[in-house]
Amino acid sequence: MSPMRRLAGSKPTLSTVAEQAGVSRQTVSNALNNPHLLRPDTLERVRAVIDELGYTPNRAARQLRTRSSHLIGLRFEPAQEGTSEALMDRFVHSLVEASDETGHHILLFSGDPADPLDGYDELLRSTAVDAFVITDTYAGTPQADFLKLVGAPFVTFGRPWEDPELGAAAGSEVDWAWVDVDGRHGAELATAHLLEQGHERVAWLGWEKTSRIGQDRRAGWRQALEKAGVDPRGLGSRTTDNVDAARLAAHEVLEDPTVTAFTCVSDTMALGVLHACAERGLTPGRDIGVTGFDDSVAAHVTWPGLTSVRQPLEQVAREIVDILQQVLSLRPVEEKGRMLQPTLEVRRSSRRWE
Amino acid sequence: MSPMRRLAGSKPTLSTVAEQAGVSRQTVSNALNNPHLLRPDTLERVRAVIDELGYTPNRAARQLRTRSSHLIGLRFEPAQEGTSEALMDRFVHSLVEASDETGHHILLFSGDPADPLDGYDELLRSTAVDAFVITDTYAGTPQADFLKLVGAPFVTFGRPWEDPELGAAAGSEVDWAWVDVDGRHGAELATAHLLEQGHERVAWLGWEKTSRIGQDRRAGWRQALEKAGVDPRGLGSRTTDNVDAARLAAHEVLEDPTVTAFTCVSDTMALGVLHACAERGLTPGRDIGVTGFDDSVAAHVTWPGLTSVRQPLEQVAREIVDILQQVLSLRPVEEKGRMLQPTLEVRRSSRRWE
DNA sequence: GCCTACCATTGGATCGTTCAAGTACGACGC
DNA sequence: GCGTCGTACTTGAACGATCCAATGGTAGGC
Repeated sequence: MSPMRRLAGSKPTLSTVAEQAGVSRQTVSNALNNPHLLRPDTLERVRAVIDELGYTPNRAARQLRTRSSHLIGLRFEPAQEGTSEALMDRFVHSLVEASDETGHHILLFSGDPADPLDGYDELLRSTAVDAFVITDTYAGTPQADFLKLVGAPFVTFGRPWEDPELGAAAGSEVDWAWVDVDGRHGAELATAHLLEQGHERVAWLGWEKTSRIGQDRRAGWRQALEKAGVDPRGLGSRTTDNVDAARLAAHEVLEDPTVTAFTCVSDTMALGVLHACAERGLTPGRDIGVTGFDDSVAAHVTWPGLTSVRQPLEQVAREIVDILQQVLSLRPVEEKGRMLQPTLEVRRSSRRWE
Repeated sequence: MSPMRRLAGSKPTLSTVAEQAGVSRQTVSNALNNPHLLRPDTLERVRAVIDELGYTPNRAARQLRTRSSHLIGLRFEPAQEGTSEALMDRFVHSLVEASDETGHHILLFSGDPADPLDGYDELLRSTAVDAFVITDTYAGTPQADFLKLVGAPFVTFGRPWEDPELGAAAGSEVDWAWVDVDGRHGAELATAHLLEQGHERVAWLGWEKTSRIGQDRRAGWRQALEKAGVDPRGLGSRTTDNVDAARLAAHEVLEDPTVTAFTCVSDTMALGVLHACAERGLTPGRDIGVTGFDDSVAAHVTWPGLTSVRQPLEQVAREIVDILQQVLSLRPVEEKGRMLQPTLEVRRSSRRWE
C-alpha cells in the first residue's frame, strides 16, 4: 500500500475488509490467524483486499479480547557507575531485535530507584505487558520473587545466586527461567591468555567480597593460575568499581616488581590499571599485560586497545526471547537456566607488540 | 494493597468496583478521570474500594475506547560506529523517566536497517503508539517527512537541516517540532577554552564535509579562532569517525610543530588524537590540548581524562516530552524548535597539570 | 436418494472501558 | 404550583477484535 492511502479516510477495520471482500468478519480474522481454514481462492481474495486497504489489526481490540499485549516490560535503570552502560545498550538493542522477530515489542518503564519493585505491579494489573525481562539479579532479586509470587511470566538475565545465609536447601527453591554468561570461564580465559603470553605472576583486581559476580570471576582467575602451577596467594586485591580507586590499587600492587600482568573484574578497573601504568611509564602490552571485562566501547577506543572478555549479548537476548515464547505459550520450559560462554577480545594491552 | 491480594482471584474490573461501592460503572470511571463530578463522600467511598481491591484500569479497553495508548514509539537503532552509543543510552533513559511522569511509556521497536521507514507504518496503523520520537535527523529525515505526510504526531531530537539543494525557500516548508543542542556553540566553547589555556594554533579534526552536524560544529571552532584573531586556514582536517583514522590524521597535522591543540568533532576522534600523542611521547594537557564531543564514558575513563562538550540530554528529554504533550492534546505548540546549550566538561587533556 | 460427516462460513456475544443521552431530585424564580 | 436549571448519578451503545455455537453446502457411503 502506498502511504498516501492513509490520507483518504479513516482506518479500515475487520468489517470494512469483510464487506469489501464479500465475506464475514470471522473469515477475515481467520485469513490472518488461521489461514489454513480458508479455501485458497477465498484466502487470496481476502488478502488482496487487506493489502489494498492497508489494513492492520487494531492492537487494543485484539489485546482486549485475547488478553495479550505482545509487549515485554523492561525496567530501564539509570546507567550504573562504570562502563556497564554501554553493555546495557548493546543488550537492549539485541533484545529489541530478537523480540521483534516474534512479534513482540519492548516496553521501557522506570521506577523509584529506592524501590526495586516500583512499576512492575501497575503494568501487570493494567495488563499492559505479557511478561518481564529482569536484568539486575546481582543484588538479590526482589523483582523475581515478587513476579513469581503473583504468577507473572518473566526471564532474568543473570542466574539466581543462592543466598549463602539460607544455605543450599533454600537455594534449590530459587528456580525460574534465566540466561547468564559464565563469568568464571571468562576470567579463566583472560588469565590463561596472559599466562600464554609469558606472564607468570598475574594479579587479580576485583570488586569487594560481597559481589557474587565478582567472586565468581575471581574463581576463574584462581583456577587458571592453579592449572599453571602458580600460587595465587598475595596476588589478589579488591576495591570499588571506579577508575581512580583501581588506579591507586594498581600502584600498590606494582610495588611488587614480580607482578607483570593484571586480570581485572571490569573494564573500569582495567582502565584504572592503564592509568597507573601511564603514570609509571610502563607501556601496556610490552611491559605489562592487562585484561578487562565486558568489552565496553572504552576498551576498544582507549590507547593502546584493551583486551577484554566479551559477553555474547546478542545470543543472550535470543535465548531470553526463546524462553519467553515457551513460557507465554504455557509450554514447559526445556531448560530452566542457560549458561552461555563469553569470548576474549584480544587487543594490544595484553599482547606483545611493536 | 498487599501483593497477596492478587492471588485471591481474577482481576477486578470497573463493574466489580462499582458493585462493591454501590454505584454504577460510569461513576467509578469518573472517580478516576473526572473526580470533580462526584460528591466528596461518594468519591471517598469509591476510592476506598479501588484501593482495597487493588483495581487498575485495563489499558487495552481504555486504549480501544479512547484511541490513545499512552505509548511513545522509538526506533532503537544498532549503536552507531563510534562512541555515540553511550549517548543514546543516556538519552533513552532520560526519555523514559520524563515520559513516565506524564503517564507515558516508551515502546522500542526495530526495523530493517536499509529502510529508515520500516516499522513506523505498522505501529501507526495498528494504533499501538500515540506518537514517535525520532533521534537520527542527521542523514536527511525520511521518517519525519513520512510521519508529517500521514499526520502522525512526532518530535525529533535534532533540528531539520535544510537541504542545500533546495535552497532557503524550500527550507521554510520544513517545519515540525524539534529539540536540538547547539553544537556550534559547543565547539566554540571548547576552542575558546583551549585558547584561554595559552594555545594559539588550535587545529580542527572533523567529519567529512557531507555531515551537516559536523559542518555546524566546525563553524563554532572557526568563529572562536576568528574572535581571537587566529587565522584558521590550514588548521582544519577531516576524516571518518573512527579512532584509527583520527590517529593517522592527527599524526599528519602534528608534522606542523606550531599546532599545540585540537578541537575534535567527537570523542572518538579525540581518542585517536590521544593515541597519536601517546605514540609521539606527547603528554596531553602538558604538551598538547585536546577536546572531544559528547562526553561519552570513554571520555572520563580514558587517561588522562578527556575534556569534552556535554549535551544536556536530560533536559532534551524533558523538552521533548513537554512538546509531545502539547501536540497530543492538540494544543498549538508554543515554539516549534527549541535549542539547548551544551556545557564543557573540563578534564586533564586540555588543562595544564602536574 | 437419504443420512452422516466434514468443511467453510456466519451472526451473536464478549473483553473492559468511555461516550452520549437520560433519569431523579432538590433549589430557585415568577 | 409549574417550569427551568443544575447536580449527582445511571443506562445503553460503541470501540474492534476474537470466541463460540450454529448454519449452509458439498462429498462420500450404502
